[in-house]
Amino acid sequence: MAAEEKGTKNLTAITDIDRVIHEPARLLILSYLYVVESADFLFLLRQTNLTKGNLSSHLMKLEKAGYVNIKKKFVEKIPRTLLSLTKEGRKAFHEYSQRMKKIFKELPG
Amino acid sequence: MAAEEKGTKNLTAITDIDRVIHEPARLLILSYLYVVESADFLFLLRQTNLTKGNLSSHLMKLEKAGYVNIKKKFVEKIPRTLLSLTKEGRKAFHEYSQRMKKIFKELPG
DNA sequence: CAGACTAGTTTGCAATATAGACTAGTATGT
DNA sequence: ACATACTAGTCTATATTGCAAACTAGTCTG
Repeated sequence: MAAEEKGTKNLTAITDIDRVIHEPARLLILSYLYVVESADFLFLLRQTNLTKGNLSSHLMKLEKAGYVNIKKKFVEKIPRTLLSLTKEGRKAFHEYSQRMKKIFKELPG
Repeated sequence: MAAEEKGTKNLTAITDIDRVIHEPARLLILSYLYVVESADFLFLLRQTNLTKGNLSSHLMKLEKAGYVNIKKKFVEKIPRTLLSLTKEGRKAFHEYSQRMKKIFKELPG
């Protein structure tokens, strides 16, 4: 390896960061979904402190990316939206996590 | 600690992520500056593969945040822009790095 | 049946990121 | 001498986001 690449060989990985996951609000959402397997809209709303509109649009973006399943059902006449990670979403999150770990591990900070 | 907080105690840290540094393009720029101490515009341009306009605006944002020093000088009649981390920038980057490490270390991904 | 609450979506706005056009000058080829 | 190409950026325009307030639709309660 060339001398000028020392300590920077991992930096190219930064370019390939998954932007869908990288956004803090979505990283937060995904972190919860990764842990609890399934959650409803209001649970996420309370945990994340996002506004409803904001949470809604982030979830739609995650759904569009194929990372999250949005299932709507009724529980005693009250609508409930259930969120869960898709297989893809779980994989993408794991990969993102690995990538970030690697980036910061190799950085001299 | 309450049971429902298991595995999620670190997630609040996500909310406080420094957005200036978090943006991949700037993370990349800062990573280089962190390693090499000082670099000129064209070096960063080549290393990062950003366009000139894009690099310029990111640098301005970093300068505005107080993270980067922009010094312009002439080298044999040719203008050269030298970039370096400020003390603050170095500290912020280090803190960001630590925070991210912690987040991903405690995440079950 | 009026008011308040649940559960979200739609809309509008402000900030960002990105690329392309533009400026200003230098070196090189003919 | 003049044009072409290169260095070194900045400025401007646009497209995409992230975010919050307003709105929809229906349910519960006094």
